[in-house]
This record gives sequence, structure tokens and C-alpha cells, in this order.
Amino acid sequence: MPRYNPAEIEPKWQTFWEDNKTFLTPEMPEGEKIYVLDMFPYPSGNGLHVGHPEGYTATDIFCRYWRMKGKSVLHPMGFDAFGLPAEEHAIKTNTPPRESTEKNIDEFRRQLKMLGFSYDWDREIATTDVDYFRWTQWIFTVLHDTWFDHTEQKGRPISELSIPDDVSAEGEDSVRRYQDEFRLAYLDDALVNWCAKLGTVLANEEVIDGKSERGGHPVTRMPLRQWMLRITHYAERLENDLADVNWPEGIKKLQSDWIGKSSGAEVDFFIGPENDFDVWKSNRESSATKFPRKPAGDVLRVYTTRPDTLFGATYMVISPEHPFVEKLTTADQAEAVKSYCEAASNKSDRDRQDDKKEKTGVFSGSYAINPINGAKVPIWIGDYVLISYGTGAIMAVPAHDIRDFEFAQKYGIKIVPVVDPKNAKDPAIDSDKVLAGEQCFAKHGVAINSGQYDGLSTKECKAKVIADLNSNGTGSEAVNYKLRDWLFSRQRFWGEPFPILHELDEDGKPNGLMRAVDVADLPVDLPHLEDYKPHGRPEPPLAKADDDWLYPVIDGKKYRRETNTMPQWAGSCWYYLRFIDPTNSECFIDPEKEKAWMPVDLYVGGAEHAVLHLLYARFWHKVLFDRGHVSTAEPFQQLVNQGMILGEYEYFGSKDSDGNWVPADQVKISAIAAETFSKHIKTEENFEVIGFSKEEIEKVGGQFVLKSDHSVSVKATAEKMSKSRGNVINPDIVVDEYGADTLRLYEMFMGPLEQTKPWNMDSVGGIRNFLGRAWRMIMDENADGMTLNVAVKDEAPSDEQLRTLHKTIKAISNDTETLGYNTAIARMMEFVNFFTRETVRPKSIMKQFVLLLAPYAPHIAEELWAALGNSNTLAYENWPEYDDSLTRDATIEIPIQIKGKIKAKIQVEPGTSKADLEAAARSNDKISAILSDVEIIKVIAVPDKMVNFVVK
RNA sequence: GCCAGAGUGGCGGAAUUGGCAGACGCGCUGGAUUCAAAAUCCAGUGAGGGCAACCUCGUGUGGGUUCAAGUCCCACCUCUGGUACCA
Repeated sequence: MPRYNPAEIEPKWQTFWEDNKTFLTPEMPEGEKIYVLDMFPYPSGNGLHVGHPEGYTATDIFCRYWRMKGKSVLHPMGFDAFGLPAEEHAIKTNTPPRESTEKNIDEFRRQLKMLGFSYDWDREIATTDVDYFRWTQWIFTVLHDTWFDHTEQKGRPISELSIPDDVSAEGEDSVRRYQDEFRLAYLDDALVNWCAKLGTVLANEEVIDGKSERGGHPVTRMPLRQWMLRITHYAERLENDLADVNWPEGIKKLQSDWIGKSSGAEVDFFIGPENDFDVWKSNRESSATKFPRKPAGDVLRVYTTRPDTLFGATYMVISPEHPFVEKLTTADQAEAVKSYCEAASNKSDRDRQDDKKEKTGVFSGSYAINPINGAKVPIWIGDYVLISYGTGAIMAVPAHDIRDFEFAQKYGIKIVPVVDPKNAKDPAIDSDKVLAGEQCFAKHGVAINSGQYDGLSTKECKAKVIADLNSNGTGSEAVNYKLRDWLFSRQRFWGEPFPILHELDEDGKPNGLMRAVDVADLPVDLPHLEDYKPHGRPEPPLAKADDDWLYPVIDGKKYRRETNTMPQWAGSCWYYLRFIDPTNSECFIDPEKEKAWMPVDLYVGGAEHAVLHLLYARFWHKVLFDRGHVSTAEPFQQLVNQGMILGEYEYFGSKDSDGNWVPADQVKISAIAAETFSKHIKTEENFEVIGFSKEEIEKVGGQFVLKSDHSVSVKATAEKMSKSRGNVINPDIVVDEYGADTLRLYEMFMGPLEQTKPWNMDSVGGIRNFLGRAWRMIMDENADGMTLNVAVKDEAPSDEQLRTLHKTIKAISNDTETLGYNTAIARMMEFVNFFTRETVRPKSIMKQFVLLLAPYAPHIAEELWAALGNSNTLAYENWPEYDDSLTRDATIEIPIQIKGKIKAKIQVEPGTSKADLEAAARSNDKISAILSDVEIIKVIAVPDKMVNFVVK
């Protein structure tokens, strides 16, 4: 095999690694460990996409490098295999989703192996494996068994929850119901999208404008009993512990914003009879508890981040779902309120948000009394206030909140400024207008119209108001989070069944009590179903299971199984733990192994999981940590998000309806059309689009134009790869044509890992050329057998050759450790360019180079390693060491500048002193000629960098 | 609107702490080899000017700091991604 032939050597080495279990990882680390994890893929029917190997190659290089540096490397792969597409397929074909799922996994595995990744395949898991989801269910029972102790800021066993005397007095059932209120996993009514026509519950993405995506049938929102996870209790820790992980700042901020901590105050506005206000207030002040934990019916409690603006609260708004709506509505407003609330309830969350341009509301007819000044303020009902945030009610301060301002203007409500924007730097703020109530000012300033608080800065005023509210019992400091509890159930078949049993009474009806399935009885497998079609009731498909499954009898007691299933997130929340101990049948992970391998040292995946997956996984991890099942507070030490790979550049011109060419900068690609066009782009203006090839265009004056007609301007665009666009690059084809090593190297050479970058097939060929050159540098491609190039000799290297080698080792080592793979590959190219020109290529140096290449292009490296006379894999060879003294050149070039412009270059020894540098510069002919007729003002000489003469 | 990131040759991209802008690759041009082509090897390739040595300009735009700015500061423009009434 004389020529470089990846089609032959790649399968050969893949088989070798598999047969010899080259990448089998020891149960326990030997020496230093490193755990490198990829976000495991959802095995879709489309197979691998070129985006997958980007991250996977990055981690694989890292692993191969550290293996050669002597670390124990854990590098596993698995499949996030529950998911909607498999279920849709099952409904259509009436085959169990497990069948198509396993077929897809087989295809994914084949493709992954084809790329030569050094996974320990013995650790492969799929979230759909019964042996795996057995432990997903077990973790759910842990969540179910845990309550959050706010004093300790920690999850504790439910058995340690102290039960109030009055509850325990009511008996066992009351105690159980009380406990259920505190569990991290709890049942609650949540709204679902119910489509009667399709007979099924739809996900939010499946509902468009209140109609089903499929068929366009009406969708109504109805409450359904569903599982929730109390992630909100962990908000504080999820926020704080971000400080301890090495993640991109942007991702941390995204998570932090999602958690959305804000602080302010809760304030009670009196809504009882007006005359009772004074009595109520003095009662509050004199009571021992002052501000009660739960408000009674005589007050409307609000949350505000600006208690300093309390004097400017000219009205209140409660959400249409607020429990006080009915109570606060007066007879003459009843009709208007009723129709308003009904309209609001029919709107989906999304529709409500779409309406944001125009705020709507209706007056309830009632008033509340502002506790700080006794002012009577009207209470409105408006859907711009969300029931799920804060208390579901607000005090509206139109002068200093843009939403309240818009609302007040629309409905003619009084606007009272209470913050003077005095020294606001924003030129858009007009103080006079603000003070006249004609402009909204939401920033900090100085209190006015606020009685005793006048003149205080916003910050001081806030503190003082809170202190006063505290002492008179009408308010209290409060913290809120945007984060909501996690809706954890899905009305789907293809997911993990909940390990929960509902108790039935004598009539066979659930009595509201439930219990978790015993650990010994796990897993709860999915039942066999005759078909997967919707059954027409607003209930999950598992309700179609036969009675054997649905109604288990334990100790003579009949139960009904929970029929919801878990969301896809469940399996991906803890897979990184199971990889450490994938076949353990005694527990979800051996604690000794967990301690030895955790945390994950490097986690690489797409940014689309920046918030939810990572937040959910961190939450589960913290619960497991609190309950003593894992040893680290955070699961993922370092996180890197790979950038998206776009399709190839496409070039096109546009013609308007009259057939005239439209300048490229006046054309906008339509986002909607981008989902639907195939090969042809659509524009927002619906111009006719004419595609061009790269050869037909050129750039003139910063604009692409048609070569044949410079008056036609051409737009260039690289778009997200998608099937409908027809710009998807299939890794199978790339491997077929160029080889896996080329694909790996190309994806790493495209640019920084984190960056979005367009595919370019020509450049792939360039990488293939580089590997061919590397091959020829060492091998004789004209020979029949595996013969070394005649230039490769057992000779001692020259100084220059040695320097080139050591510089290369240094650069590649540094770049590999920092994931700077694109520049590492550039250094390999320089190395090959250099040695291709050398007529003697010392074998010792060639061997070192092959080791440097190995993590990046392992197949060709193994082949060359063997050709150089080695009989075993190079996967565990020592990574080449460099001698720093050998990386330095004998002389270096120093630029000499006059007034910052380079006029000459001189050669000096590294480390030449300032004075010597200056002297050397002055003695340069050209420089001395220039310096002879000018006045030198200043000389800057930086050793090893440059010399600059500032002259007049 | 808000938040984050990014604008460097024809293209993808290099450039420790401010210190030779354009490494490396693609593309293109020329040459060698060949009957010819492919492949390969060698050389050139930011723009403008000059016969030439060389000169001028040049990192989205406009200012600024500095002996020196792709890098630091201010303002703006464009693109990409995320987000959406969170009081």
C-alpha cells in the first residue's frame, strides 16, 4: 500500500482498537484521573450530522493527549434515547418505539466508530435501557423522599421533617398529606394544551396561534394533575455555586438571568372596609408576628423591587387568575371582569406575550389602602401581571415603571412622580417631563413627593422604607426568582414511568394518598400496548395499559400506577454519573468510584443546552449531594460550548417584480422562508432569487458582483444546515471521500471550537493534502510495500531540525491543553513543510512527529508508527517532551522603528540588553543615515521586541 | 427593546502582557515534471504607486490615550445567537 489510503487503514485500526480493547478504562483511576464528557446525542433517524463530530473530535483529541501524558482517562459515550420522534413513528407504524430507537442507536454507533473516537464502548448506556432508567426512577424516589430545609439550605429526608402537633393529632393520613406538601417532587394542577380533535395533549411547540401544529385543530388549555420538581428551593445555591465552576462567563450569566434573583419587599395593602384601616394598621404594629407569613383575606399582598416608590403607587393590578378576583369585583363591574378573565384564560402564554404592545385591563370596582400614606388606590385586573411571579399582584407606579406608565396612560390613571431624575446622565430623560408625569423614569434618583423620605437617594430610601414597613408590620424584605418549579411530567408513552402508586379507596377511586414504589421493586417497566394512538381522553397513553400493569396489588391493597411519564431531561440529568459505574445492579453508582472519578473535568456540547439541561442536571446533582449520594456540589468543572457549523456559502442576486436587479444590501433573507426553501433562498420582499456559483462572482469595492456584469450585486450567505435547505453535509460521504482523519482534522482546523463557522469542501481537500504530505514525508509512495521514504534515515538531527521539532512540540502541547486545535494543526503543517524540503529526515524526529499527530489523526499516526518499526499501538506512548533551550533561535530579528514606522530589521542574540539593542540599531546603515539629520527626542528599546527612535 | 458574542486579504482564520498585521490552509498566478492531463514539487499572492531600490495606505465607522493600538478608552454602524411584560 504505497499511497496514503484512509479507506484501508482506518477500518483496520478501528478493528485493532476494538479487538484489543485499547481504550478500556480501569474501574478505578490509576494515578491522576481526567473525566472528559461529550453531551450524548439524541439518536435521530437522520443519523450523525457534521456538528456532532466537532465536539466529539475536540474531546477525543484531549483524551488521547492526556492518555499519552499518563493520566487515567474516562471518556464514555451513550444515547439520550427517549424522545418524541420515536413515539410519532410508533403511532404511525404501530411498532414499539424501542424498535426504531434501537435501530437508530445502531446507526449512530456505527458512525461514531467510523470516526475513530477513543470511547470505552463497554460503558455505553442509553437512557432507554431498563437497567438505566431503573436508577432514573430511583433518583425520582430520592427527590420524592426529600424536603428542603431553608434554615440549613439543604435537602433532607422527609422523615426528618418536623410535623406540627395539630397535624399529627389528626392521624397518619394527615401526616402523609402534610409531608406531601414539602416533598421536592409534588403533584399540582398545571395547564396543558389539550386538543380534543387529536385526542391528545400537545407540547407548547406543537401549538401555533391556539391551533394544533398538525391539522390546525383548536387547542384549549386545561388543568391537569402533574408532577412538579421544587427546583426553586435550590435557586439560591444554583446561583451562588456558579462562582465555583470554570464555565464561559456568557453561559454563567445566561443561567443567572434564568434564575433571575431580585430583591425588594412584600407589602400588604388593606382591602377591608375603609374605616377599619387605622385599626388594622395598629393591630399589625402591635402584634408579635407583625408581618404574617401568609396574608389573611383582608389584604392584597404585592411584591416590589422599588419600595422607595410606594408614594407613587396610584393603582394596583392583580392577575386574572388571582384568587381575589371574585372578591374584589363589584356588582357593576362583574360583567366586564368576567368577560375579561375568560378572554385571558383562552389565551396561551405565548399569545399573551404577543399582545405585549398593547396592555389591557379592567377595573374591579374596589379600592385598597396604601399602608405608607393611607391613600385609596383603585384595583385593576390586567394580564400583564403574571400569577406565577411574586404574589400575582402589583402596586403600580406609573411614573417609574414603563409597563405601569403605558397602562396608566391608556386608562387615564393618575401619574405621580416620586423620584427626581436630578443627575440622570441619559440624554433621553427630560427631568421636567418626568416631574410633570409625562415621561417614565425607571432608574435611580432622589425621592420627592414622599413625605418624610423626600431628599433620600433611591438606595437610602429603599432601606428606610423597608425598615419602616418592618417595624409597623405592613411589609417585609423579600427575594424573588424568575425560575419556576419544573413541570416534570409528560402525557407521553416513550419516557420513564414514574415509580409512584396511587392508593385506591373501596370504590376503586384514588384517595389522594400515594407512595413510591419500593427500591426492590424497581424498575417499573413500560407496559405493552396494543397500539400507541391517542385514546381521546385528556390522560396519558399509559392509561391504556391493561389492568395487570395499571392496578398492582401489594399486601392485599390495590393501587393505580402513575400514568404520566418523565420528560426527556430526566435521563440526561445524571448519565455522567452512570458512566462511572454503568453496570452496577446494587446501586446507581458505587460511592468509591464516584469519589475517584467525579467531577467531570471537561464537558463539551452545544450552547442550546446552556440553560435547561445544565440547570436541571445541577439541581439533581445538588439533591443527590445533600442526600449523601455524591461527593461534589457541582457536576461539571469546565464547560465548553462548540460553535455551530453552517452550510457552504451561497451566492445569489435578486430581481424585483419588474425584473430589475436589486442591490444586495437592500435584500433581507426571510426567516420563515428559510425553513421551507430548498436550494433556493427566499427574501422578505419576495424578490425573484437567482443563485450563482463562486466562479461567477468577484468582489469589487467591498461588494460581491457578477463577473459578467458588475452592475449586478450579489448577496453571500452561509446558513444553518437543515434538511429542507438541502445544505446538510453528511459525515458518511466526507469519510468515504476523504477519510475520518481528514474530517476530524478539518473540523478542528476550521477555526476556534467555540465559534460559528461555515463549511467549505475545498478546504477539506486541503487537509487531505496535508495528510498526504505527512505520509510522503515518511513513506515511499512509489514502493510496493510499506517502505520508508529514502530521506528517512537513522541519522542524528541537525541543530535546525532539532529546533524545529522542539518548537513544534512546545506549540502543539500548549495548544492542545487549551483546546487551540486550529493553531496546533497549523504548526504540524509548518513542520511537514519544513521536513519535506529536508533531504535527510532523522527517524527519531519522524517518530516524535507521529506521536504529535496521533491525537488528531489517530489512524494515519498508528499506521506510520507501525511503519517506523513499532509493534504496538501508540495510544499509550509517552507524549514528546520539549527542551525549552532547544526552542530558541540563535538570533532573532528585531524591527527598528523611526517614529513608530519600521525602517529596518537587525539580527541580535535573544536577551540582548536595551543599551546593546540601541547601539546595534544606531549602527545600522539605513538607520544611521536617517538619524544623522534629525533630532532624537526619545529612544524606546524593548529587549527581544523592538527599538523605536522618536525624532523631530 | 434588553442581554451576550463578533466585525482582520477573494475565502476560513493567525497575532502571550499594547511591540514586525495577515501565521497556516483554501483559492488564484507563474514555473518544474508530463506526449498531455491528474497528482506532485517549487515560487508568488492585502491595496495603490514606481523601471527599481522603495514609497503611501491598510484590522467595521468616527474620535481619543500612547513612542507604539487589530489589541486600551468613548461614541456609532452592521451581523450572529439568546430572550421577551418577572414588578
